[in-house]
Amino acid sequence: MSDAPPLPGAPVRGSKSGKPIMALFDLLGRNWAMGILWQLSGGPLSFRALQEACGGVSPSVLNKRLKELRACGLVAQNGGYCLSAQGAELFTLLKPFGPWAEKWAEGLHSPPPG
Amino acid sequence: MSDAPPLPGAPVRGSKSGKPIMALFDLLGRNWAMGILWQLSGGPLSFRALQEACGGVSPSVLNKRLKELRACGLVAQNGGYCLSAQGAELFTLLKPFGPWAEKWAEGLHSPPPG
DNA sequence: GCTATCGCTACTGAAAGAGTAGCGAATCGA
DNA sequence: TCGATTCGCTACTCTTTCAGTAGCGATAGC
Repeated sequence: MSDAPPLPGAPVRGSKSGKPIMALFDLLGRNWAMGILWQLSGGPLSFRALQEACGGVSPSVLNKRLKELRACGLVAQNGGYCLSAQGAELFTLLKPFGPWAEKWAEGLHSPPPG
Repeated sequence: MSDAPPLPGAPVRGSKSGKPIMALFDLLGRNWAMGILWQLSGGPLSFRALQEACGGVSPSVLNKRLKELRACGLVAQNGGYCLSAQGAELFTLLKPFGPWAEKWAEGLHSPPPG
C-alpha cells in the first residue's frame, strides 16, 4: 500500500469503509503511534529525544510516524516536535488508558475471581 | 518476535520498559485489535460475522488477534466471541474516540481557522 | 579545523499482514 | 442417509512493515 496516512474518508489498510473511527484506528494502530503521542504529552521533544523516549525506536519508523501524525494534524513541529491542539485533545481521551493499564496488569498477574 | 501477547511486565515489541501502558499500546497497536473491540461492543459475533464486520480481514490475522485479546483477558468466547468484563471496561475508554474521530474528520476536510 | 550533536535518509534482514484455498465438524433440508 | 451449506480455523504465498545499523549534510562550540 502507499505511504499515505489514513485520512478519514479514504479507504484504510484492509478496509474500504472509510469510517473516521476506522481511519483513526488505522493511524493509531501503527507501531509507536500512540507511544509517540504519549511521550509528547509531557512536552516538546527533539527528534532524538523522542527516539530515546520511545525505547530507541528506529529513526526510519519514527520519522514515518511523525510525518503521518503531522499530516493528520495531531503533531506539530516548531523546532522540536509537540502535540497540536487536536493532538492534545486526543491525548485527553488517551490519558485514562494509563491507570486502566495498571489495573489491568495487576489483574493479569492474579487469577480472576470465580 | 514470538507469538506471545504483550503481557505487561514483559518486554514489548521494540521496547524493554515493560510498562503496562506500553504493553497495552503494543496490544492495541496491532492491526485490527481496536477494530475488533469496537465491533464486539455491539454484542457477540461469530468468527465469520466478525470477519465480515472487519471489512473481510484475513482469518489468519483475525484468529491471531482473537487469541491475543483472549490471552490478555479482553475478549471471551462462549459460543461466538464477545467482550469480557475487562474488555467492556476498556471499551468505555475507547468509545469517545468515535465522536472525536467524526469531528477530526471534518477538521481535516476544511482548513483550520487562522 | 576538529569534534559533537542535530534531523533525517538509505540500506538489509526479519516479522507481520493480506489474500486465497481448503480442512474437519456441525447443521440443514430432502 | 445423503448432499449442500455454514462454521471455526489452519496453511500457504506474496507483499508490506518494522527493527537495526550506518551514515549524510547542517549547525554549534572549541
